[in-house]
Amino acid sequence: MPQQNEPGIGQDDEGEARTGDEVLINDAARTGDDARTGDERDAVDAITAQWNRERPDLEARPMAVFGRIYRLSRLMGDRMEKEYQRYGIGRGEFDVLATLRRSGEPYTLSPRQLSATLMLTTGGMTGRLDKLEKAGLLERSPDPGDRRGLRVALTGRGLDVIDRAVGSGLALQTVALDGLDAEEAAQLSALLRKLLLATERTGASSSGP
Amino acid sequence: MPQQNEPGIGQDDEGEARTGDEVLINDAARTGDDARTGDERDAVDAITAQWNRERPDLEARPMAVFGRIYRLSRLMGDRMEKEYQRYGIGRGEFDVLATLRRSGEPYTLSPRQLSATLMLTTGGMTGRLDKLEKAGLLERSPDPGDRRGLRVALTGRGLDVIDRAVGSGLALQTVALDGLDAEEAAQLSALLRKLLLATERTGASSSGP
DNA sequence: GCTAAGTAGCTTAGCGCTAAGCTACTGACC
DNA sequence: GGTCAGTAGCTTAGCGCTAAGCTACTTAGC
Repeated sequence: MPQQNEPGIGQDDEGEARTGDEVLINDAARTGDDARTGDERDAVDAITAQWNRERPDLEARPMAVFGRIYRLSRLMGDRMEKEYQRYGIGRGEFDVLATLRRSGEPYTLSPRQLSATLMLTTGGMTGRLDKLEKAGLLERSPDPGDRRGLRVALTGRGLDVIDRAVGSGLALQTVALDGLDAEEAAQLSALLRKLLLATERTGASSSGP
Repeated sequence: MPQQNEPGIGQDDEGEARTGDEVLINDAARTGDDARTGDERDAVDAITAQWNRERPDLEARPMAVFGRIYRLSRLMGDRMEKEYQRYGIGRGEFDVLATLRRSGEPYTLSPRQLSATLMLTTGGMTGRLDKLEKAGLLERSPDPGDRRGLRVALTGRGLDVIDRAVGSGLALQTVALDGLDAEEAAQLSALLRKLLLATERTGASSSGP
């Protein structure tokens, strides 16, 4: 279905590959820093337990945080991709339509604004616009003020599709988040915001050319 | 550099596309549920503010959680990809080596175990193994017990590369997570575990032909 | 005015993935 | 012991992306 690839911690699923892991794995739930709110172990606990056994010199706690972030991103991403297919669009196309929709009337932006917002190269943008235009969900017209540029606008059908799609995508997220109570969800949102800001900051002072 | 695509909330960066958004955006920090720990707004706050203006009928809070998860995943993923390139491998190859490494001595698994663990099709796995074998980081040998199967083992160079790469990848994560104090990090880890388990659970009772 | 640098959008080559189909082999059933 | 569904790994076609290069146009400097 989708097409991904990803970093950090591997994916795990069924049985771990070797014999006698379970003991060590149960150790690790106690070793970890976060044996508090949750009483159930997840796949990431198993992975950090393996790392603790093989490389006890490493402090593996950050891996647990980013490993879960990665897995949640991929899990929900795949799930939403499948949902959007009911409207005949993929995740990439959804993002284009959603950006136009939330920009407000007259639901018009330039390809340049879209590719910058979606962190996409112009080549990738051209492809998405081609597909959406062929599907009749948006229209390209010349920018009257700049003959190099275009303006991309949602059609009536495009507006209809995105308004329904965004609702059912949000529903999926809402169901998943129902596993947390209101206070936990608010706490999680705030902690993620803080981590996001901190992560963006540390990246700025990084490598080179 | 990398090659991605993603769901849900779009990416934002510089200026929002329309005039007079700033007012509404500042509203939204108060409107949100999570104006508590963090005192600074992030890009996701701006996006949910736009949605609140355009579609006040939608409860956009879950979008803030999963939007941040998506952005963090992509941000750190890209950053780690760049780091791994210093060792001559990409994220996909890293994951293969890391899975072998943390399985413990003799650092040997079958392609089937690897592709299941990494949630990859066999075709994708073949490609990764080809590249790693050509680079001399692993070896394929026939499985003595099953003539259909192979066994994939880390070479000495492969063990060396992954042991250094995993350290510097972890260092990047550690730096990013330093934006949170120890208690916040533990809380975040626990909440993410709970959300991951809940999300996996809701997916099970979903669609399907 | 003219030129040079910058910008908008499109095109092409290459990459890594999925999905689907292939051969080779295994193991359970009669 | 012959059959036949199941499994392992590889191959191919197709997709969406990036990176790099293109033309057309705009804007700043002289």
